[in-house]
Amino acid sequence: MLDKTYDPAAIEARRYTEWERSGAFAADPRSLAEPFTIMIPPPNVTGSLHMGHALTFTLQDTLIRWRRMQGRDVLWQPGSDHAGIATQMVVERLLAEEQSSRRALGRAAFVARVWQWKEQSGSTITRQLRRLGASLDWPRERFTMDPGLSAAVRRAFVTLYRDGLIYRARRLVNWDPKFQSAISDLEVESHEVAGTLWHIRYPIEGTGAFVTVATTRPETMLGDVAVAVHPNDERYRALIGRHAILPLVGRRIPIIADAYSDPAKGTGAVKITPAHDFNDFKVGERHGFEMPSVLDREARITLGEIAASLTEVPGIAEPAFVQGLAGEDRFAARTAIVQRLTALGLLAEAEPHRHQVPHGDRSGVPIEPLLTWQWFCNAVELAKPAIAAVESGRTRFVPKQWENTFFSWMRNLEPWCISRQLWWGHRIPAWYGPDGEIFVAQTEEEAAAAALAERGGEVDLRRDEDVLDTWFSSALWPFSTLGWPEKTPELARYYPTDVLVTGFDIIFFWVARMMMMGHHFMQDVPFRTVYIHGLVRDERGQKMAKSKGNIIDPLALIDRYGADALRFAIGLLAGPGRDIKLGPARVEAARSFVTKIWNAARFCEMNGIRPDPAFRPETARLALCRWVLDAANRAIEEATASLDAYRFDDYAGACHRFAWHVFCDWFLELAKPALSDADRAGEVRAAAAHVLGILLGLLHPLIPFVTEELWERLGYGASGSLIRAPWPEPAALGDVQAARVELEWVVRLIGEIRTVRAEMNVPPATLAPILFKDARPGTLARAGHWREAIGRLARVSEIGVLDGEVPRGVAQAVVDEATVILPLAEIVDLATERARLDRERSKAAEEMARLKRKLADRAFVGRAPEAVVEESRERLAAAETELARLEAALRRIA
RNA sequence: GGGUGCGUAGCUCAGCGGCAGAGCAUCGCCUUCACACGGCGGGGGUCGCAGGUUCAAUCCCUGCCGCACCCA
Repeated sequence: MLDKTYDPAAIEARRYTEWERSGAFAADPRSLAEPFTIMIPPPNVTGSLHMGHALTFTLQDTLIRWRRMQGRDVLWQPGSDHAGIATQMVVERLLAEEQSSRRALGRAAFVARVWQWKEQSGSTITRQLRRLGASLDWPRERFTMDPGLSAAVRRAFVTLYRDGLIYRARRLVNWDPKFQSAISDLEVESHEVAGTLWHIRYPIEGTGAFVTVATTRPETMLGDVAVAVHPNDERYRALIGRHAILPLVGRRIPIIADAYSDPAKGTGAVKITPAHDFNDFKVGERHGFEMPSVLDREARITLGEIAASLTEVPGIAEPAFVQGLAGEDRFAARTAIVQRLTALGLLAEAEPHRHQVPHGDRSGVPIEPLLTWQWFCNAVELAKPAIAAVESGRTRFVPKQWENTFFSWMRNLEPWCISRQLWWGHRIPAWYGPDGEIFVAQTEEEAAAAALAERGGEVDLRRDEDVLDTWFSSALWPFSTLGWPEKTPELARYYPTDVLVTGFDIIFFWVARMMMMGHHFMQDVPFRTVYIHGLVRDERGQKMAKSKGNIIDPLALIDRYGADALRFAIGLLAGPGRDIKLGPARVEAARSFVTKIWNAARFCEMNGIRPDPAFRPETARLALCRWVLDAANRAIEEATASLDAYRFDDYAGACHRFAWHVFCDWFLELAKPALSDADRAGEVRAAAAHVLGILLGLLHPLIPFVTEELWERLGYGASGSLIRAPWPEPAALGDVQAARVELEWVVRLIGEIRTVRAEMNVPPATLAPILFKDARPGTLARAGHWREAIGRLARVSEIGVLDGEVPRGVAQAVVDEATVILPLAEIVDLATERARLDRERSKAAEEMARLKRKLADRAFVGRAPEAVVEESRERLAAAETELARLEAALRRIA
């Protein structure tokens, strides 16, 4: 027999192992069934399961299990990415603890060390996904650094290079001085910083006058090449074409007109440092300026490119001072320069200034724009087919409004810097000859062969030191995991995939880049639908963050409430386009639901309700059975339609309502008398078992553990077989109108009696008779038929008919044409009953008046659709009848 | 500054032209033979504000106020 409460810990691990061992999660490329594929956006190999993962994987697993039950050949592809910077950081931190470092180890040993770490710790998240119940096809697990996926990366790089879509260039990039690597725009976060706007006086050559420029970064002035003013700025018009002397440095720089200068900002005159500012870089390009760098890879002052221009100018420029700055950190240099300018009387003002400063999202240090040689991918070109695919609907976003986010990003792309100055990652397959010629090839042999052919002799080749952005390999994920560039059966069968499920914060990272690469290499979209879900927040709507200390660990919730409870809570809250506020209270409520299902099954077990394979729903005769089977049909339709529309909240809600408020609250309660009645028990048991089976099936995608356990324990199928059972289908019941009308009446009658008794404060232990007045014969027959259920659920001792006068001291309720009398002489307080009836009467009167007013409005009757007018007429008639009966009831006790 | 989304019961949210709903919380009654992680019943809303369209607006349109997020 089932225990009184469900204990998730006792069964979850066992059930999961059983599924996994039996191959229940496996895709079958030889199957004749239609495939259904989801690629998980590969989590970071350094990661551990957080609430965001719990959300996204619960939703994906729900879709996967549902489609699997629908008979699709399901592929849910697991794996992780190698997370270049993050992983390198983790291992470098370990080395630091051992008083070692990446450089001390050397590249080969360091990479070996990372692999060693990956083997030991890299599978944390995949273990944790099993706790959540995620039915991923584990034998197909992939890692972006696997040999196959690495070959795909090389092939993609070489192809794009030959297509002219990858090139090497010296450009300004976001440089992270801590990692000493370029990083992508997306890895840069702006933080508002309380800084200073320094106003610096630049002497104007040959005048004795000054032009004052404002800057937040005085240390970059060493690399200034011009001062820009707005062409329409009257204050400065006369200066255009003259030259300024760069303080400290002594270089002569032009004063130019450029609309980039904003007259309203600072002094209206702006210094131009093309090698250390993205906007200044553009100005420099426009005017053909030199672009001297004055900061090195560690963001320390370097003078190599300006040494020749250092010129002594008394009281203005001091080459010795500048030379003393070499090797200083950028912030130390800033302080020194400001001090020196102050001493020279060239600092006009130091104005407190809040401004946005770009920071590396992982290193946390301010980003330094730096001119370096990097590899770039022509994202603008690659984006075109991806944009067209969304425009044409070949890839569809759900909810649709995220297409705007996608478009606005995709239509404003910059070249994508794909090289990283790291050691952990896919090393760029480019080799350089002695004169810097570039040979891009998949292997060193090919590069050597190309060099030989071109040069006509052996040459020494040096491989590029850099690795590729992790996202370059992630972008290939939807096809590289399926074996590309080989033509595998998997690739032919599962690409394009059906849906990508992810959060909006990842649209740019995965969605956009997978679409670019998918189109270029597979000539088709990587996924037909992109389902975007919200973020998980805490109960108060705060974003979860370590710094806020409001992180909720999904594994702790699973330990405490069970994986099903966590999953159900997530499903119920996962409405479209909304963030999810999740706290323990939600999961606790979800656990109550899981327990409720458990107890409903326990009741069935105790009452001999076992699945009957011979039962055909369409042959059911009893109104109770036909009614619950009909309700089950509608629950199936609602659940299916909701999942089709990615409405996980509606799906969970429909199952919850049907299971709890229809099946448990009414069906099982009404079935209790029938279970001891030989004439009815057989059909009721069979129908109950049938409907419970439907419920287990409908709920399995969201709460797989408890449903699988009950499926076996109650005899629906072999151990571990629910995961493969067919998704419930509605039964052909024919005309169910009579059953619906009958059961609705029973529910309403019991409800009315319960309300009256509760308001009269009649304790449930007190049984009391009811008498029908003015009831039609059909109503009386029905009451007789349901007398046991009515007696039990409405605490009624006896059902009678009242022909004559209504005695004093009774309570009354109106149900359709009949008045139900509750003779509770010794209990009923007449004043209380009068007040209660009067409230009812007011409500009915109000409703009646409202409808009368509406129907008296000629505009309404004339212009509203006939059906709406007719409905109002019917409602008015009903309200009038009810009002009349309530007034009669009131007169009786006046 | 540009964009997106959201303001509906104490809380979390659904509904989005024709009777304002759910869950949780709250209050009352109940240890009724599946379940107190339960049962039954009740109370609680100028649907952010102001206009407009319409026979009819929580729903559509405009403006405003407030909140959140994304991009500069």
